[in-house]
Parts: sequence; structure tokens; C-alpha cells
Amino acid sequence: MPTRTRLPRAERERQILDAALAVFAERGFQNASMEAVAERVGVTKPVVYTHFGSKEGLLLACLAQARAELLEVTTAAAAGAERPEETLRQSTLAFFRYVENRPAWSLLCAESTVAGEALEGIRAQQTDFVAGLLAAWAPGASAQQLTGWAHVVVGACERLAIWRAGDPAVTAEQATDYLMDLVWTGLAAAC
Amino acid sequence: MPTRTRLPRAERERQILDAALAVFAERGFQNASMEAVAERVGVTKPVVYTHFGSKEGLLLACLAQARAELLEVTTAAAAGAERPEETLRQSTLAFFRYVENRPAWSLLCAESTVAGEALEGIRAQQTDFVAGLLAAWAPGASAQQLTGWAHVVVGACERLAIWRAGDPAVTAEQATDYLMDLVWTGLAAAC
DNA sequence: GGCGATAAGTTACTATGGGTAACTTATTTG
DNA sequence: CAAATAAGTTACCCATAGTAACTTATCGCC
Repeated sequence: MPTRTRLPRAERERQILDAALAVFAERGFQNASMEAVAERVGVTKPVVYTHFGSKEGLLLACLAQARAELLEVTTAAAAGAERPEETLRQSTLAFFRYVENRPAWSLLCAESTVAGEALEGIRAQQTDFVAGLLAAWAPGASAQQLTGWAHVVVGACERLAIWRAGDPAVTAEQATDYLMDLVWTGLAAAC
Repeated sequence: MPTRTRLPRAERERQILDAALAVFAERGFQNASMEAVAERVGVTKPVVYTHFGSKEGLLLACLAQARAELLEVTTAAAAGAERPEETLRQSTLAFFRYVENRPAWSLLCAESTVAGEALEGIRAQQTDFVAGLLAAWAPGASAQQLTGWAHVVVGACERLAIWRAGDPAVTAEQATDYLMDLVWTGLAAAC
């Protein structure tokens, strides 16, 4: 039996993808070197390049996989429910479960950049600010509940802001309305 | 009047900070070189390093400024309101206005990383998915409204997931509850 | 006004890591 | 079993983050 030293294309690609995922998750995308990915596979750098073209390409391949899985998981969860409320609840739950079982992805999202840490600090600041507001209105709520709600508000605002940046037709007032539409009624009930 | 060729520390720092902000916004943090920042100021690279230590340090200084401004702006807006609903509405509006008047920041947030673009793609996918759900429940809503609400849900989920990653005591069910607490009541009203 | 001392700046370099060109060899196929 | 092909390697280039050693404008002081 010849000790196979050269693998067929598809198999090597899988190996490299797995290795890349591990290395990126471990050291962060910026700090991960292509050399490290290659070494983990037991191969030299140009091999990785012939398969994925660039460091960016390698990351894209990783994310494409996650993207497909995520859509599949949430769609399946939604299909299993009947009433609208259950549909939203189940697909949301499926999202959280997907992310928690693939630590690599959440790591990638949270700190893939040097800016990431600093931005997290800003988000934390705004989350504290919102939680402070909420605390005054809903004295009965637990600290965890307040923090969770604050994260909802801050996350929603960030996405809305980025949406607006790419589509200036959306005014600041409209963005605010959309946030308030969804969030305020529930908040009023809790107060 | 001697043409000042050497500036005092504080003044140079301001210049560099402004230049860095412009360069980072223009080319993205990763693709921006320290050389480019220095050149824009009309100075050589080591000068930038003596003031801010590293590329990361320079970015941190930029973000620290934004962070302080953002807190100030939202706090002031909140203080100007009386009823809870107005407080949340006004501070949210202040946030959107702050971001829109400082394009540099939103740029920094949205694409500071190579991963950013790919992640935006995943978010767009999930936003479409949620907007699709909502469309079925609220036939009267405009497309923009549906998209805005979907962004609220997706943004909230992302933040909650990252919160959970850093605090495993929060279960997937709890995170889902916090999202539903705020979002569902408002959604039910719109359906 | 001239004269150190100090801090602002420059030149010229190293090191790291993304990316590639040219070459070598295992594996497959006729 | 040879020729073709695809898998890999070596050895490099180049951009850019970061630094050490040197130079000089500016300021405070007599």
C-alpha cells in the first residue's frame, strides 16, 4: 500500500477548509498566517493558494459554508411552526443554537478585526446607557433581562444605521420609527 | 515669521488623528498604510509611531474620540425628553444623526475588515429571510417598513448571540425571550 | 544675541507575511 | 511502461508594520 502523499483536489480542499476554520478561530483572521494554515494541513503555502487563491478567498469559502448552513437551519425551524409567533420564536432559537454549536463563527464575527475590540467597547458603552434608561422604567426587571433588552436595542440600531448608510433614502426619522414600532410596544407592556 | 517646520506635540497629534480618520475611512483600515497617514500630514512614518505607538493604537485613538462623542450626544438627547417613550425615541434619533454626519465612523464599522463584506452578505441573507416571514403576516406594510423591521430583528439577534458567547449563563431560550419580549408585541399590533 | 539642552524629525534599516514563478515528482491513463 | 497531468516544493518578490541611530529646529537661560 503506497503511503499516499498527494491527495485529490476535493479532499485537500476539505482539509484546508477545516484547518483554516480552526486557525482563524484560534488566532483571529488578521493574526492567522497562511503559513500556519498550510502547516496544520502538513503542506506548503502555495498549495493553499492554488486551491483558494488568496487569504480573502479562503475566508470567503469558510463563510460561504456557514451562510448556507445558517439559512438551512433557520428555514427548517420556521417551516416546523404554525402560528406566526412560533415561527419567529423557533427560527430565532435555531439561530442561537447554530451559533453556539459552532464557536468558530461567533469568534470570527466578534473579533475578526483589530477594530473589533474597540468597537465592542463602544457597543458596551451604549448597551449600558440603554440598560440604564430601561432600569428606571422597569424596576421589576432582572439585571439580565435589562441587559438582554439593551442588546436588542443596540444591535437593532447598529444594523439600521448601516442599512441607512447604504440607502440614503431612509431617513433618520424612519429608522427611528422602525425601531420604535417593534420595540416600544413590548417595552410599554413591561413598564 | 519663521516658517514653523516643527510643531508642538498636541498640535501634531490632532493633525495625525484627523489624517488617520480620513485615510481609514477612504481606504478601509486594513488597506490604509501608516505611510499614507504620515504623508497626508506631510511628515515621515516614525513621527506617527512616536505619537501613537502602533497602527492599532492610532485606530484606538480615533475610536476613543468617537466613543466619547457618541455617549455625549445620546445622553444629551435623552436628558432633553420627559416621558420614557420620548427619551428612547430622541436618543435613538440622536444616534442615527451622529452616525450620518460622520461618514467615517459608519465606514469604519461596516467594512473595517475583509471578513466584513462576507458577513454583510450573511446578514443580508438573514434579513431577506426575516422580511419574507414578516411580509406574510403584515400584508399592509411597505417594503421599506418590512426591511427596516427585519434589520431590527437581525441586528438584535447578532448582538444577543455575541453577548451569549461571552456569558454562557445566558441560555438560547432566554436570549430568544428577550428578543420576543420587545419585538413580538409590536409585531402583533402590526399584523 | 548667542549657547546648550531637549524634543521633533529624518534616513535607513529589519522582519513578517501575502503572493508567485519556476521547477520537481507522484499518480493516472493509454 | 512511458507520456501526460496534476500535486507539491523551493526560492523568491514586495508591501508595509515597526525601530535604531542620527540630525536639527526650537526654546529657555544667561
